[in-house]
Amino acid sequence: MGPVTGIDHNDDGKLDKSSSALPPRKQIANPVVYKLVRVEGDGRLVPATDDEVMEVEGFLECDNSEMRVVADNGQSLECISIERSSSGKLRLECSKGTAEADLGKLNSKLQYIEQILQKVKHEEKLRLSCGASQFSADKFHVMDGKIQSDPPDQEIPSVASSLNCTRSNQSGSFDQCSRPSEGAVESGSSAPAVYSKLKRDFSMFEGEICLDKLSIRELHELFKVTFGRETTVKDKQWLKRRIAISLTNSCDVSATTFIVKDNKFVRKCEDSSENGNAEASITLENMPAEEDVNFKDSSAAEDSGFEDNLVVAETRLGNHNMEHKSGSGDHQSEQRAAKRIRKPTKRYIEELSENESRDHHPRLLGSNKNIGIGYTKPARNASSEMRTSITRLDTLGGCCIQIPCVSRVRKSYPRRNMTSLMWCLCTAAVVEAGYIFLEMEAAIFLFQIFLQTGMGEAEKLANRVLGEHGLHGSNSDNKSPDKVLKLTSTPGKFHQPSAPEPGKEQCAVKCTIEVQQELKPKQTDPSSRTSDDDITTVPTAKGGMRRKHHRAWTLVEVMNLVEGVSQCGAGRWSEIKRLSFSSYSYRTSVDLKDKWRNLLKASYAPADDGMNSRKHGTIPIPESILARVRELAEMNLQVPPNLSSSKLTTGNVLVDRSGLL
DNA sequence: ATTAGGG
DNA sequence: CCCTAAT
Repeated sequence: MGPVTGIDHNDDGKLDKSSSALPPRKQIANPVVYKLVRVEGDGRLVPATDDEVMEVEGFLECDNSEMRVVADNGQSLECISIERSSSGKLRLECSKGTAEADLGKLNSKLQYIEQILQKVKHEEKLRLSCGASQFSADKFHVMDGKIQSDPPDQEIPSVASSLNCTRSNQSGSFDQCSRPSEGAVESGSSAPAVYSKLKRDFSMFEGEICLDKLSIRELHELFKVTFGRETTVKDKQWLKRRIAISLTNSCDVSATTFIVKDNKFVRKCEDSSENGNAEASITLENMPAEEDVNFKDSSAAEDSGFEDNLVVAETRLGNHNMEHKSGSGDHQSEQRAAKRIRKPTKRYIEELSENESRDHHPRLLGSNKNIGIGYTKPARNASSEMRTSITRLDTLGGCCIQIPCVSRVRKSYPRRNMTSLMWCLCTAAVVEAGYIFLEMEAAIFLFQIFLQTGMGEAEKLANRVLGEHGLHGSNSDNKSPDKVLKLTSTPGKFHQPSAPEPGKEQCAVKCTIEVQQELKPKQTDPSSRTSDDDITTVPTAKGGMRRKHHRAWTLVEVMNLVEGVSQCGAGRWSEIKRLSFSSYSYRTSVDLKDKWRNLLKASYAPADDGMNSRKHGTIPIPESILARVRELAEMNLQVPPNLSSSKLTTGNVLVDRSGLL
């Protein structure tokens, strides 16, 4: 955890460079003091080591030249700490400020924000129709304009005072704020006034600190400056939060959420809420590398793709509306805002996606569509009470592959590129309780291979993946219970009814090859485990127990079936089940029979073109498989399943052909 | 208990 | 997939 650094150096002491390098704008009564500290995981601040100081030093230097943000800040603030969290983000905190510094700080901040806004603007242009993007843009310009109007120095002091706070700890309590100077915030409309207000905004931005000390009126001023409109809200808390958040958001360059947040920056915040405000911490990603920041931002935005776009659009509309409302809207948001407590940034995305999945949010499906894979509605596992996991049944190559909903993951990496495909493939499949969980990309990848090279390759690939885990269905003759899956795709959780519900399924399938701690216990023996629980049974009127939801057939399952038939011959379902489906307890011999029947039907049905969509929404069964099915069927005809003979004959010939296993 | 078929 | 009749 590397709570790495907090910067805290003395102007005269360690880092004179940054401070001296920049010409003092004004005479500073109080020397600027920097202190480098390390922020521990628990939030404690510990004096930084020399190394860390050095490191930061470089950072600041860089900043000075490239991005004045940090540097300027540093200068302007008496105490500024930059902590780098484990995530690698830098957090800017300011404790004390001096009058003179403010100007510089403001400007730099502004520039920074400006860049971001421009970036956003640009991106928006690309994606949204012209009209939409104007808002933020306008907003920005306004702000910019204000900033530009060079403010008289006089105002500064007041600001400085407002900034004059000390942050006691990371938790964010800034108790010792000095009272902002009275006149500081003039409601006056004069340029100076505006400027001061603006400044104040940013000071807040630095660390929502001093807001507490501001009067409601002052807060209103800030609000006005920040949002470009008046507010009638009297709730101090709310005002403070609003302001702080807007500023904060404007500065958060971190993830895909940025755009949205930015939009809210001024608007969404107002209206509602849900979002972005979550992260209140000011996180600046690697300030020094301005380019990087931008780049990342943009890429992230693009990656976010579909869903995010929608969000943006929505936000937009909402904003417009809000803009014209005044009081009522604010009050509403006020209420909501009051309840809301900033959520940790890191969790933001997760929560979002969580909600999406919970709500069966359409967008989720939309994203799937983008991938061009047939899908079925997200299906909830039978015993929903027991487990919250949601599974998406995707049909692949005519066979269904159960894929855990991975909305979360989706947001974290580019939708489709070979890298990710491969990556996912690595992380891919896990057979759990007879189920195969494939990451979407992995599935696609397999399928593509399937289409291109036919069964063989895909099969091999799949088998290899499965085989590595000793989970292959056909040889399922029973892997030792301790077979530990190495590729994790957090599978177990999804279809493990019996398994202790982990709470929420972690979709993040990283290519991490790690031992499955979680799986171990549960998956000891698939067959045994699944036998009872996985089959969600439901009492029927008659009193019998009847299976509930269908279990989509996996590509692998189908392959196994075919293989089994080729070996044992059609009709010997129990035998086949024993050989090839021992691990799939939920597939009964009858199921196998039924499936085979279906396969046959499919194989004889209108000779479909390669990309037939037998059933819209589902991906056709690969011709290679169908062909094989046909073949087997014919063989069966020729050699009526007289247990004795058919077995051998069919088996040998066909096996070779498939080249499976 | 398994199969074959219809629904 | 379920249900059942037929083995």
